[in-house]
Amino acid sequence: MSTRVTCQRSAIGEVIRSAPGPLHPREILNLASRMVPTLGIATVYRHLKHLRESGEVRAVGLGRNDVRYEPTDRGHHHHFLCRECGEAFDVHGCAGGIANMVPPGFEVQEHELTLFGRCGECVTSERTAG
Amino acid sequence: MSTRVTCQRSAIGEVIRSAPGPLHPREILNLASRMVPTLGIATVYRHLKHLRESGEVRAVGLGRNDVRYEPTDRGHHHHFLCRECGEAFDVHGCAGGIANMVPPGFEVQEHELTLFGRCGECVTSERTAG
DNA sequence: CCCGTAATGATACTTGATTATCATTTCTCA
DNA sequence: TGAGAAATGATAATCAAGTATCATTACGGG
Repeated sequence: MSTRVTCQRSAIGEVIRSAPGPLHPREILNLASRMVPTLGIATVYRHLKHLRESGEVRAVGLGRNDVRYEPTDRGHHHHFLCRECGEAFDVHGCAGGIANMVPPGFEVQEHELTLFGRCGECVTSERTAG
Repeated sequence: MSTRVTCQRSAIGEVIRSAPGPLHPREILNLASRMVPTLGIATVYRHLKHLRESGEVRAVGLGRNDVRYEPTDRGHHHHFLCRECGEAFDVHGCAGGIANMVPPGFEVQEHELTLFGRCGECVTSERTAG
């Protein structure tokens, strides 16, 4: 058998599934460590690799040098990246009029939209007003 | 004087300015090497650093693990990344309705849109029909 | 045209992300 | 329950991007 059910595996899956947006490997480690304190980063990468190969998870790049992982079953959506706390959130809905942005002859297959700003929590704890 | 006009400097600037979209350091090296065959990658990075610090050039990230450099004076635009040849192109025009994609309480400062597909040249040299 | 200094290029180094290794642990099924 | 194999965790290895070093080259003012 090649896929045993271990607590590490289920913790990592659970963390990715319940996140409000794509996660860094480090974030996955931190969150899953609450359930499995001995969890190591190698195991996180191992499962990420399996999950990607099985098509359950995919990598997305927000900004430069920023690779995060998300479940593939969330349908078409985009991302919001909070510049204050660094957390990423899925956003739904999609900007229109994309097809006519490209030069004639180009073929558009997909698009990725990332919004940058401050998330609700960071806006609320308004440090500029403190 | 801290900024001599060398042929390397002008070649690098020229290459970045005349590109149809943001370039990798490697691409900059390759293109500028046509004008200055002895050019080294260290010089490319040195000038990229200066150009970023002086605000003439900025880094953009398209997809995962992909950092490219573009002039800052091109106004608001987005990017198209050809999956076949790997070249990036600026696209003008901008998708609307972005503000109401985010949850209430979030503050949007900027957005980046990347289109993926095949560029005109790759579509024309249609290898699927060959 | 010459000199001093900034720029250059080769390369070693650093850094961070990811992967491989390997001894140990722990599922699973008999 | 016990054996065997897969999974784990610590850490070494790898890899690529970018930076620092340093001897050499080449602008450009005099």
